[in-house]
Amino acid sequence: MVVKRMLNCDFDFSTFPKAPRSSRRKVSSSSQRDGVVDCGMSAIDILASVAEKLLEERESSSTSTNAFQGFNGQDHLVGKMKQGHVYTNNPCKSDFSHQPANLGSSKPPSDDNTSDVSLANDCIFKQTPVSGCKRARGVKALPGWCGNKKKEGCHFHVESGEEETCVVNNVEGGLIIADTSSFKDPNQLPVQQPLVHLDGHVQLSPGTDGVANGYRNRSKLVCRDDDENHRKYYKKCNKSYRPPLTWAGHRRVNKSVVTKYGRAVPRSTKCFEDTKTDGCVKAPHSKRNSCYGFNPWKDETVHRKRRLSDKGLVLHSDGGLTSESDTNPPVKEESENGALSAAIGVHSEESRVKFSIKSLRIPELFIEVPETATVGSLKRTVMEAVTALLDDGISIGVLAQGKKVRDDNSTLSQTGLSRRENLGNLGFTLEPGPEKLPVPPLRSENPIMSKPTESTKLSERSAASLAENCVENNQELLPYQIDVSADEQQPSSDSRALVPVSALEPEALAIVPFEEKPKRTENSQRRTRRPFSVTEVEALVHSVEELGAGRWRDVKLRSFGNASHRTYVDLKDKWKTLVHTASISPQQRRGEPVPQELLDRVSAAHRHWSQHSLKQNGKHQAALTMAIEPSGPSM
DNA sequence: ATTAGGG
DNA sequence: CCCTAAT
Repeated sequence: MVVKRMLNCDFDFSTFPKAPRSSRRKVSSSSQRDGVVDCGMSAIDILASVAEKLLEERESSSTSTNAFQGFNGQDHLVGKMKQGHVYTNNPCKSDFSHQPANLGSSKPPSDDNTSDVSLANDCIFKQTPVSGCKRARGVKALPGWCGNKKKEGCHFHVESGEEETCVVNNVEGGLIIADTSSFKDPNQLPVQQPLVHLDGHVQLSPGTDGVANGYRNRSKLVCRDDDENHRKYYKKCNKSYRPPLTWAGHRRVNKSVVTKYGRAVPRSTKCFEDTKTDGCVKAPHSKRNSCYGFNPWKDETVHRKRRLSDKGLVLHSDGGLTSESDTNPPVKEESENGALSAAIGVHSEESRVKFSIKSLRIPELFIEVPETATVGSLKRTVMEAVTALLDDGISIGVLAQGKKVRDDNSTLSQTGLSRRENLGNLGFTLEPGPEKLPVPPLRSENPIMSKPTESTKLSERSAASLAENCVENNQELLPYQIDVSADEQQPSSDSRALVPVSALEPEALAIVPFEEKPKRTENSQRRTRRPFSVTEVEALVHSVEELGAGRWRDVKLRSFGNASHRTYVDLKDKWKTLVHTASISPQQRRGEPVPQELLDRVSAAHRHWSQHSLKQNGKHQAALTMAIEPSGPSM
C-alpha cells in the first residue's frame, strides 16, 4: 500500500519567485477579509488547470500537438504529477499571468480562465472558490484523473467521529485519495496550496514562500475523544502495521510510514538527486503496493532553510466559536480552502476560557492502492498515513488577532483572547519545532553507493520529502509575523498554553500536549545504512589483527583511509557485530554472509586482543600495585 | 577528536 | 546506525 504525496520532492523552491513577506502578508490578510480564497488550489487543481489550458491550447492550435504529448494520457499525467513536475512545453505559458491575482479583491472570480488561475508575483494562485470552478473542465479533459465520473465519495473518518476526510479518485487501477475536507460538491476537489512555477513545476507549499513546513516537532497532536484510548489506538496501529525492524536504532522508524524501509532511506538532499536519477516516477499502477506516508516536514535540505521561516499549517478557527452558555453546539465552519481547518468551540465562563477543537483536518493526504486492495488494507493505509502525519511531531502556535503570539507566558486575557468576540480571531498553527534548524551538512557520499536499488525506496523517499512541503493554505492568509531567527519558542510550552478542556463535546477532538523531549532534530538524518562488503570486512579484520581492537582511529586510517562514510565508530561497531556474528551459529546470521574464514579470524583476533588487553591491564595493575607498595609487603 | 559501551 | 559518557 502506498500513501504518498502526490507531488514529489523535485521542487525547486529556490527558483520560485517570491514577493516580500510583507506584501504577501498584506495581500493575504486583505483577501482573507474579503473572503476570497487565494492560493486555495490543490496540486490537482493546478494540474488540471494546466492540463486544461494545454488542451485548450491544443484545440486552438492544430500544430501544437507535440506540446501536449505529456498530457494526452492520464498515465503520463499521473506519473508526472507524482514526480512533482508537470512537464509541459509550456505552450500556454502566457496563460499564467504574472500579474498579481485579484488579491485582496472581493470581486468574485470571473469566469474566465485567467482569473481562475493566475500566477501572482507572489506565486500564489488565485482560484475560484472550489465549487463549480473551471477545474472541472480541466479535470474532464483528463479522463480518469479526476473527472466527475470517476470521483467517488469514498470517505474516511476517524473512528470517533463522522468527519468526512477525503475524496477518492479512481485513477486507473489505483486510488488516489486526496485531501480531506468534506466536499459537499462532488465537483470539488481537495484544495491545497500548491504553486505552479512558470516552468511547470508544481509546488505544494502555497502560502508562505513555499517553504516546507512541518509538523516537525515533538509535541504531538493527538486527536482524541478519549485520549488514552486514542493513544493506545495509535500505538497499536503502529505496532501492527509497522514491519519489524532489525536495527534497534530504527525505533524511530515507527514514527513514519516513510520508514517502512527504514531510515536507511535518507530524506535529505539526496532525495533530490535520487529523484532526478530515477525520476521518482512510479507507475500509477505499479504492482507493488507501496505506502507513502508522507511526512512532510521531514525531508529536506533544500527546503530546510526556508522552512525555518515558515509557520506551518494553520489550524484556523474561523467561526465555530461559542460560549458555554450557547445552546447550539459549536458550529464548525469549513474554511473555504479546506485543508486542515479546525472549528473551535470556545466556552467562556468568567475568567476561564475553554477550547474545544471540533475537528482537525488533515490536508493533502494522497493514497494509492491497487484496485485489488482490500478495504482493510485501505484502512490501514489511511491509518498509516494519518498516523505518520501526526506522529511525526508538530508543535502548536497560537495566533491571536491574526498575530502570532510568541510569548508563551502571556495570559490569554493579555493576549486578548479572553473576550469571546476576539476568539473568532484565534488561530492555531502547526509548525516546526523550537529546535534550531541548522542547515545540515550535506553528506557527499558516493552517489553510486547511495543510489537506491529499490524503486520503492526512491518513491518513498521522495514522497517523504515532498510531504515536507505541505503547507496549509490559510497560513498565508494569516498575517502573523514571520520571524525566523526569533523563532525560539518552545513548542512544548506552546502546547501547554493551550490546555484542552476536553469532554465538553465528547466527540470533540482536542489538541493534547504530548510530552516528549526532542532528542534529535528532525532535520538531522539518520545515515543511510551501508552494509559492509566482504572486502571491507576483510580490510577491517586485517587491521584489527595488527592493531588490535581499540585503536579504531588507526584501523580506520589504515583500512579505510579517506572513506568518509566509514567512521571509526562504524568500524568499531562493525567489529562488535563481527565478533558477535562469529560467536553465533551460521543459521542465526543474517545479511550478506561473511566468509567463515574471516569470522574465524575475527574470533582469533578478538581472543588475542582480549587477552592482550587483560595482560596490559594486569601489568597496569601490577605496576600500580608496585607503585603503591614499591617495596612490596613490608609486614 | 576518540574510545567504549548501551540502545 | 545512534547516542552518551568519559577521556
